[in-house]
Amino acid sequence: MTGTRDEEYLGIREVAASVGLSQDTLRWYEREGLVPRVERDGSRRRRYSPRHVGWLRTLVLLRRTGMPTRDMRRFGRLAADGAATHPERLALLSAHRDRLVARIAALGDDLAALDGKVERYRELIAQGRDCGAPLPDGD
Amino acid sequence: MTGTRDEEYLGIREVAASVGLSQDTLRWYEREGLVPRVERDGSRRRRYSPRHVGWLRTLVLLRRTGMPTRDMRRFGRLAADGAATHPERLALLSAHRDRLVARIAALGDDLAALDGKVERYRELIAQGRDCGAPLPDGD
DNA sequence: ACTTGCGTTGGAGTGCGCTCCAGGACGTAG
DNA sequence: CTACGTCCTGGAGCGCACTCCAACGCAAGT
Repeated sequence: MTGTRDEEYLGIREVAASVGLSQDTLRWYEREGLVPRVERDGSRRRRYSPRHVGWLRTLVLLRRTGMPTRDMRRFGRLAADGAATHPERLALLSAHRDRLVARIAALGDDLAALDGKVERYRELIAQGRDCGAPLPDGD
Repeated sequence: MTGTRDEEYLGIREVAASVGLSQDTLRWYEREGLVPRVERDGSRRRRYSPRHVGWLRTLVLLRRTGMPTRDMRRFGRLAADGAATHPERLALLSAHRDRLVARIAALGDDLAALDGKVERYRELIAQGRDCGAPLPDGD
């Protein structure tokens, strides 16, 4: 095959630094089946191929956008089953995408509300302060 | 004072339904000091004032936007200390606001990346499928 | 030969945010 | 009086995503 040039493979330390997961998390992802079994060198040490690293970056993206590891596992298992699972993977991914869009929109609304509250605090302080509340300041 | 009209007070059931937290969570928030002690009726049952409900809605907003309960507790304790803590509360709130802005931006970037992946899957399927990968499909 | 450093494994522990439960008290309907 | 529904309290338990640890293996450096 084309690849398998040893210098392209990375140790766990480098991968951790490069994808932004801890070594422990990398091992945990593997044990949990989010990542296919990683190749080993003569001393049982993990050697990550560039393809593997790419996959890990995808997982980080999914994780960061709120996908539960349970779904990442499903996604990983599908990927291991080859091209036939493309449609199913697409469905998973695009459902996740849609949820993300909704979440971003919701956060946008929440941001507006938060800005309103910040503004009210600024006013309270700018004016004579003391809103006259004996308890948490209402809304 | 003006308020304290009994019909404006709500039981835990109604408050739960109205703010979107479970009764257990409401009780837990109180025990954890996120909410000041709630008034009780003759049978030790909680009666929430409109002000309290407003405060709970604020907590829900903060929670939904990712504020840890630890910070909500700080915020609550400050609020209990009256108007003198307005500046500190403002600082807390606006720091949270800034983090939220950053998070929304980051999610926007992630959404773009995700859209790229979705698009690639669509192409793979539309074309003859099979991307020729013996493993997770790279990036 | 010995130390140092980096990796390995399986399993236990952690922090967060709830969630559930047992045991009990109250008020109302039948 | 009894039964029922709703709420109370304190405390245990849970799901998630890690994170830490002990005990060990291997290889290079001194």
